[in-house]
Formats: sequence, structure tokens, C-alpha cells
Amino acid sequence: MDDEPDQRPEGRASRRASKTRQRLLDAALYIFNTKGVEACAIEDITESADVGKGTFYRHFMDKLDILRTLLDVAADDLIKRMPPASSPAISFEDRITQLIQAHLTFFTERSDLFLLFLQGQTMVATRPAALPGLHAPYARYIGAIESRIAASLPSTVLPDQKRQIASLLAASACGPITVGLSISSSKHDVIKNLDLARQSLLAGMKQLVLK
Amino acid sequence: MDDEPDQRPEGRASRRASKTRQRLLDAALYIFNTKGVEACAIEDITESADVGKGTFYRHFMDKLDILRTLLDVAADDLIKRMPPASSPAISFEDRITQLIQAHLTFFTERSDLFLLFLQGQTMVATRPAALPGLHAPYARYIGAIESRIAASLPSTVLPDQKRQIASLLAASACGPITVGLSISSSKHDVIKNLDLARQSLLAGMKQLVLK
DNA sequence: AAGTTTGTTGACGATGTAGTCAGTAGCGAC
DNA sequence: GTCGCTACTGACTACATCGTCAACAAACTT
Repeated sequence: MDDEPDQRPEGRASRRASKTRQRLLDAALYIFNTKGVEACAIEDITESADVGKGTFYRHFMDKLDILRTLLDVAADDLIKRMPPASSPAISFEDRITQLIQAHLTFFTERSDLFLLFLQGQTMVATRPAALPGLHAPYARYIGAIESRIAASLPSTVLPDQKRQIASLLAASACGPITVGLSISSSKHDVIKNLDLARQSLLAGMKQLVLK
Repeated sequence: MDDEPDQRPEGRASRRASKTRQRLLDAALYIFNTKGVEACAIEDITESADVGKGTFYRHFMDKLDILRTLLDVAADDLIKRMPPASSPAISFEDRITQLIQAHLTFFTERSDLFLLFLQGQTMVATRPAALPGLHAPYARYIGAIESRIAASLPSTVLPDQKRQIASLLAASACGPITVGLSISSSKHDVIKNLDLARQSLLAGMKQLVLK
């Protein structure tokens, strides 16, 4: 929400604090992607951000808190790249292409955020009990996709099916990236995978939804 | 490989050892899925397996070693559920259905192994540098898919494309499960997601490959 | 300039964890 | 039974990490 540098904060002191906070976020993002979230110590973050250890606790409750913040930032960034929800009627195929495209630019321009997003997604999927509050950004993410495809779908499609289609689109964007990277393809190969998935999804959806 | 009770091991002592090893593997699988791989301490595993801590180091080098072993077991189990690579010519559509079906039964019958498999996949994808040797089971997995679809593909398809199609199939199976679980859908909803992905993949592939 | 508030610091106590090792228990051979 | 061997044990050392706190620094107020 108040991510902007100095929207209307009182004075210089609080600006310095914002900068420290941002340094901590940047450092955490880097370390989380390097060593992994769980293997990372608070001191790894503060040392990388070049601040004292106590400072961390002035800005965040604990590691889960800063992770939550970063996942929110990632979800915001990804959602911001999607077409506006209230844009004029457009063909279903074009909408799908736009949404996949949003994922693609997110991956090419902010792969650090996307990788953490994927890391968190699997964490939430495989052990939700251990990670309270982390699933909100992912619900928001699916909701954003859903609202973007809603207007382009025939009115005969039930709400439940809309949610399923949104999930399928998310899976068609995230799946190829995870799978591609897991077999150590280059970034370029991953992008080709994603493009193939887009084509397949387009053809599949055309047949399933607009039969 | 030597999962059977007493294939041809020398005596009772070594059988006891096998049992201890298996107890450690079972316990590790459970703890890894509960607390997460990195957050899990060796003692969590040994206590859950009800063995002394030193025993762990008699059977495995360290945590990465037992994780590698479990991911190999998971990949073996999943591959074993696929149709034989050298089965008679079959339509491409049926092959895809068979392969997705293999993932489905793996998920319903051994979701513990599948969840660890997905957890490891994302770990390897997002930070390969920190996890040496972990990417082998995933290469084996994609290779298995590739060999199963090879015979059913037109001979005009290039090797590179075969690999891409195998990746797409893997993504169409793993993606919906990760995404579905991340928004806390029930197991039942996840299965519906997977079925929708299968239908979409079928239609998409029919158009793209057999145009 | 003196006082107040806000932000930062890093040493500290408490706790957790990895990996070792000297010792114990059970098995198998003789 | 006793000897040798293998599997197992858990207390122990050494070190890493968490979260706190009293002291310090910078920025605001008067």
C-alpha cells in the first residue's frame, strides 16, 4: 500500500526509516532466493542490508512477517501487469494471451520476485499448517485472474467454473516455469515452454469453453 | 530397488538395519511435509522414527542425503505408474491421458511422496546452486515422460520439441496441483483442476501437434 | 541549546542444532 | 559361553541463531 518513497511522511527521520526498511526487503528477497527462506538467518538479511540486527525487529515481527510482505509485493507487481479488470469486452482468446503475457514480463523483468512467489506458492501448497497467513496473496492472485476473464466468458459459465478456469490459467503460467527451471533449462528455454503452454491453453480453452 | 523385506540380505542383523533405515525414511517424509525440509532438524526425524540420533548418521550422510533418497523414491514411484515405454503404438491422445492418469493416482495414493516431489521441484527450480545433486530425479522424470510419448508422436517432431512437449505435460500435471493446493482447495477440487487441465492439454496438443 | 522522540546498534543470555564418539546391546560363529 | 562384529545409543562439544535491551545517534521541537 504505502510503498512509495515518501508520499506524505512527516519528516527526514521517517524517510530514513523507509529506506532502511526497503534495504531490508531487498536484502531478504536476495537471500531468500539464494539460500532459501527457511535456511536463511535474520542476521544474513541484516548483514546483507548492512544494518544492525536489532533494526530488523523494529521493522518486522519475524521472518514470516517479512516473507509475507515480500509475497504481497510480488502479487501486487504481477497483478499490476495484468490488463485492468474493467476493460471493454474483448475476446476470450485475447484475454488469455494478455494474462499469460503479464506473467511473461513479470518473469523476464522481475524474476527475483517471481521466483520467491513460486517458492511461497509451493510452501503454502505443501504445508499450509506451518505457514499462517501466507496464502492470502495467492488467493488475491487467483481472484485477480478470475475478475479479468469474467467479462470475456459466456454468461453460461458458472462461478465455480470461472474459478477453475482461473486456476488453470495460473497453472499454465506457473507450471511451465517451475518445471522448466527444475530441469535447469536456460531462461530462454523456459520462455519457449511458456509460449507453448500459452498456445496449448488457447486451443484447449477454445474447445472447452466456446464449444 | 531393494524395497522388498528380505531379498537376499545376509542375516537378521542386516534386516533390522533395513527396517531402521526405512523407519528413518518414513519419518523424514512425514516431517519434511509437516515442518518443511529446511526447518526440520535431524533430531526431529530420529525422534519420530524412535531411534537414537547417532543412528541417522549410520544410514545417511546428512539431511540432503536423505532428501535425495526420498526424491529418488518419489520419482521411481511416479515413473512406475506410467505405461511401459516400449508399449505398442497407441494414439497420442490416449498416451497423454495415460500419463496424466499416472500423476493422478500418484497424487491420490501417495500424496505424501508427491508433495515432497513438488517441494523439491520448486527448491531445485528457484535455487539450484544451494542444492547439489537434487536435480537428477527431475531430469529422470522428464526423460521418462519423453520416452513414453516419443513413439506416439509423428516422426516430423524434432527431439527438441519432444522435450518441450514432455515439459508441457509435466507442467499440466504438476501446475494444477500446486496452484490448487495453494488456494487451499480440497483434494477433491484439486483433482477436478487436474482433470480440466488434462482436457485442455488434450485439445491443445491435438491442434498443435497433429494439426 | 537543551530536551524529546524516533531510529539504530551490537553484545548478550537462552536456546537449538549438527555431527562425534565412547560405550551398550544384540546377533552369529565357533 | 565367549568372541567378534554390526547396529544402535545418547551425552557431549562446538557452534549458530533468536529475540532483547540498554546505550547511542540522528532528527525534530521548543
